[in-house]
Amino acid sequence: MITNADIAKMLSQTADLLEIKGENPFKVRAYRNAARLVENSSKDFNKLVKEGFDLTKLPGIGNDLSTYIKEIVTTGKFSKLEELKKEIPAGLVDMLSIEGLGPKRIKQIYDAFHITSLEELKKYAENGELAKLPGFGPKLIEKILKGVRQLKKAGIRFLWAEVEEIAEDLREYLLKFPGVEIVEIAGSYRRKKETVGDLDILVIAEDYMKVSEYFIKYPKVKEVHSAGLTRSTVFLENDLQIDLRAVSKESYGAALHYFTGSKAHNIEVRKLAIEKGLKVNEYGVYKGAKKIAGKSEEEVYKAVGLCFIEPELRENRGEIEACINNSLPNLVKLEDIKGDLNIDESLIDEAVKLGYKYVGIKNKKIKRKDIKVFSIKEVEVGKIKEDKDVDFLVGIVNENNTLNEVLDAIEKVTFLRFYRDIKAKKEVNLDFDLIFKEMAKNGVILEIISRPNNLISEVLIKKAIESGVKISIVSTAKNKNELKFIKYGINQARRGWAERKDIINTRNSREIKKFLQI
DNA sequence: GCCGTTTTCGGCCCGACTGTTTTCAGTCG
Repeated sequence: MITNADIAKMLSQTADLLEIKGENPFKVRAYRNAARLVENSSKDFNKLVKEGFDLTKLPGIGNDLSTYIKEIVTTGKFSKLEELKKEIPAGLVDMLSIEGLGPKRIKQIYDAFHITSLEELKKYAENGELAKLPGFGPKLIEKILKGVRQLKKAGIRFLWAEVEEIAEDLREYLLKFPGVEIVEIAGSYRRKKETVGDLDILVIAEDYMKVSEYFIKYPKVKEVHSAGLTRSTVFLENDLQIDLRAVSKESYGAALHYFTGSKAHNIEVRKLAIEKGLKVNEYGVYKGAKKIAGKSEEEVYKAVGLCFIEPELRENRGEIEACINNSLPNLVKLEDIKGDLNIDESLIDEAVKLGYKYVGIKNKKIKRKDIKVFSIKEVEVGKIKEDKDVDFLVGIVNENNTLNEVLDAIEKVTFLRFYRDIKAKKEVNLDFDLIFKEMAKNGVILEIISRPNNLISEVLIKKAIESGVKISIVSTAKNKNELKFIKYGINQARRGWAERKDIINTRNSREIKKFLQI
C-alpha cells in the first residue's frame, strides 16, 4: 500500500530532478509544496483517492498534481518521475547535498563535462578542469571538495532532547556579553520538533553588530562557516550547526517570528500580508515604507489580521485557518499533568514529591495513602492473555504486527502503544484511520512514550485526537532523571494539537478511575 | 505548476552572505 510518505517522496524527488533540469523554480516549488502537504496531512491520500475526493480542493493542488497523485496511488508509480530518472543521472541529485552546489551550478558542471558521479566531480575539482568554468573560483572549488568528503554527514539531525543542554549553555554564554538583553533559541528548537537540524539563535543587544564576533569565539566552535554583522554560522565539535542572528530591540517580534518558522508557515503569513497590502520581513511589518509592527510576535500576527499562534503549531497544517475560524486549540501544558501511568516501582516517592496524584507501575498491586498506585501490564499485541491481577493492560504494537492483530487487541486492552525508533527510522505502518476509529469506539487510549527517541509522530497524535481517541503521556521512567521525560511527551502532544481535555493524565485520580471504569 | 471578484496571464516571500565579479548570481534559510 502506498503511504502519504511514499507519495511525498516521489513528488519531492521529482522536484529535485526538475530543479537540476533547470525548470521554472516556481514549478519546482509547486511540487515541493504538494509533497509537504501530503506528508503533513492527517488524511490518508490512498483513501482520499479511493473515495473519489476532489484533490484540487486542497491548497496548492491543481489539475496536474491531482492527476499525478492519483496515478501514484493507483499504480504505485509516477511515470513522469521515471522519465526524469532516465534523463538525469542519480549522481547529480547527490550533488545537491553538497554545500555551495545548487541546481544552477550542477547543471553548469553537467553541461560542460557530463560528470555523473561524486567521484568524477572530485577528479575534475582536483585536476583544475572545474576551475575553468565561469564563477568557479578557488574558494568554491575548495568548498566542493570539502563537500564531497563530508557528504555523508549532510542531513544529520539531532533529537530535540540531545541539543537541549548545548542550547541552554549557548544561551548563558551569549547573555554574558555586555549589552545583550535577550537570547532566544528560535527555529525548530522553539517549535519543539522531535529532531532539529541546527540551532537558530536570536540575540537582541544594544550593540548588536558586535555580538557576532563574540559568538564565533564560543569554546565548542569547531569551524566558522560564515560571519557577518547580523548573521553568522558555525559548526560545533559534534557537527551541530548554529546560526546566529542579531537584531535591534525594535525588530524583536518580527525577527523571532521569522526565525522560528517554519518556512511554510512564514510563507502563508506573508501571503496574508500581501493580500492586505503589507510586507513582512525579519525587521517588521511594513505598509509602504512605514513600519507598523515588529516589537512583539503578537503585534506581527495582529498586523496581518491573525491571533497569536503557538510555535509548536507553526507548520502550515491548518493553524492559520484555525486562527481565522477562531478554532485554535488551547494546548496542554506541563503543569496540567497530574500523574504518570508508567514508572518504575522505586520512583513512587519521587512521584509524590512532584505532586502527582497517581502513578502506574508494572505487574504489582500496591496500596498507599499519599498516592494512588495503579497496576499495569505491558503485553505484545498478538500474544495477549487476560490478566485479572492488574488494573490495565498496555498493548504494544511493533513493526511486525498485522492490522488484524491490532484490531483484535483493541477489544482486550486499555492502552495501545505504537513502537517507533526515530533515529533508526523505524515505525509502525498500518491503517491508522481504521485503528483510531476502532480505538475511539472501544475507548482504548493512545499512549505517548516520552522517551525522546520513541515519541510517536505528531501527525498521528493529531489524527488520533481528530478521531476522538484519548491520550496518556507516560515517562516509562527507570530512574529519577527519566521522570522529567514527560516534558518531551508534552512537547509532542502540543505539536499534535492536544488540549488538556485530550490527555487523560491531566485528570485527578477519581476522574481517571471513573473514566477507565475501575 | 498554482492561482485569481481589480487579473485566465503574469505573478509567485524575502533578505544575508559568499565568492566572484567590477555590479551580481547563486545559495541558503
